[in-house]
Amino acid sequence: MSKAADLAYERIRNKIITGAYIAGAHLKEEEVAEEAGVSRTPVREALRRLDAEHLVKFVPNRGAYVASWSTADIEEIFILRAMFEGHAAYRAASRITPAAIAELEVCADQIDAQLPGQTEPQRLNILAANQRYHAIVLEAAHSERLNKALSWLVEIPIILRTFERYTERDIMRSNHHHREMIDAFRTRDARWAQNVMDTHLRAAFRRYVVHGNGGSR
Amino acid sequence: MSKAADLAYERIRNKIITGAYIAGAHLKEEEVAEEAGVSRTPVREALRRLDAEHLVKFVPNRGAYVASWSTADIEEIFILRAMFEGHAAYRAASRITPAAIAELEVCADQIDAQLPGQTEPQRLNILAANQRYHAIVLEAAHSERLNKALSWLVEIPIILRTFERYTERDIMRSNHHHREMIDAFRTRDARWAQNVMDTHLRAAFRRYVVHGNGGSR
DNA sequence: AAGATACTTTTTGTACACGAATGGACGGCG
DNA sequence: CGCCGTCCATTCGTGTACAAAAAGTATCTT
Repeated sequence: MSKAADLAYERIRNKIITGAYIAGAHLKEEEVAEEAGVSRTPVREALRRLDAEHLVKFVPNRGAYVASWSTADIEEIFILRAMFEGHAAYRAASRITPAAIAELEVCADQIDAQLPGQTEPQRLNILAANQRYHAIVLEAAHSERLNKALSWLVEIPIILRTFERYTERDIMRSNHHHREMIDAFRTRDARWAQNVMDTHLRAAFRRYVVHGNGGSR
Repeated sequence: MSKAADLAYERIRNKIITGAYIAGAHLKEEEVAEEAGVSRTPVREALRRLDAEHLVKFVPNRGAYVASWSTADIEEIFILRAMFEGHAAYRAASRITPAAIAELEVCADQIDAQLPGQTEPQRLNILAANQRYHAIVLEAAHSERLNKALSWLVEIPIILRTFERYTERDIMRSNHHHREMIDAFRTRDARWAQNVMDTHLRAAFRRYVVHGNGGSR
């Protein structure tokens, strides 16, 4: 791909996801360009892409602002994500390879292995393994369309931070879902896989909501 | 919005949807810029947006090509669209205003009124009324997210051309769905509305498939 | 004659500069 | 003292020029 535009894209995206750019902040093209070490042109392109992914919001003659979400937005996002990833699991059931299933199992094992301690690096490992798990399922669904559609539902700061609220028990249940889904894949039961995924995400949503929202917007 | 970029966007989009730019064609920035009467910069932006909507496809150092779809793609698109618009109908059921319902009824009436003749302008009127109907439902769902998500599922040349295969009987059934959905909205039965919409789109998909595909890709 | 290589051409990618629009501040007027 | 209009600064929007990358072509070599 093109060098500068992708560089800018990655940098901005990271800063948004990690929270270095806070929600609602005004991303001035020149400023961002300097930080990324490129000119305004590729920055504009990157911002446009992020706009398409809903990570930033454009106001006509005033530029880009990093997106913020209301509680209603979050609910909508979770529902859509459950629909999409449920569908992805459905498709994956008939397409996933034994190798990919083995990888899923590795992820589940890693999560269990990191469970007892609850130190910060352990939690990061769990988060990473979880994301890998979902990425593998999505990959196995074999639909570029689903992939792109989900990219702007999954990588949202607030959702990523949902994990912070997970207790050890929540993680155990979550990983139980992971393993059940693997069984569904093994038996090629698409509907089973879909329902487990839906349950999985609905549980995540409730964990988010029950604590009250982060108070955004 | 910005003038030139949106102009370019609209023009290119129209040419793709109407078929003036055929699938797989290489959209050279300079060429397109001249046709739209603007410079390359806004054209680039427009192409990027169309890429996000899957109407064109980017190859790294070779520019934009208008997208083409395999039969499997089309099936996937219809399924996703049924999911999305079904969800839109579900949300709309609890949010739609009496005024919007009245508008839906107008659309349905117009379709019936244009039915007998089957001349070309009549069919175009029916197509327009149908699109308006779906737009109203989407609008009533009150989710910017759904709106954007559907934009790259609905306005696809091949899908638009599905209508060309509709017989008078197909149109009657389609409009029957429309009216049933209105009843569902009136009674605020979200699940009913969702199911009717799903049925509606599934029928459309079968009409598309039963004729064999257009042979693209 | 066929293949490979270097060159030319075409097209994209990036930088920069100028013009346009918007928001905020200052000052005048009621 | 408060409100409204004008001016100014900042930032986006667009056009243009230049650099880099790839495809196509012609020539040279084997």
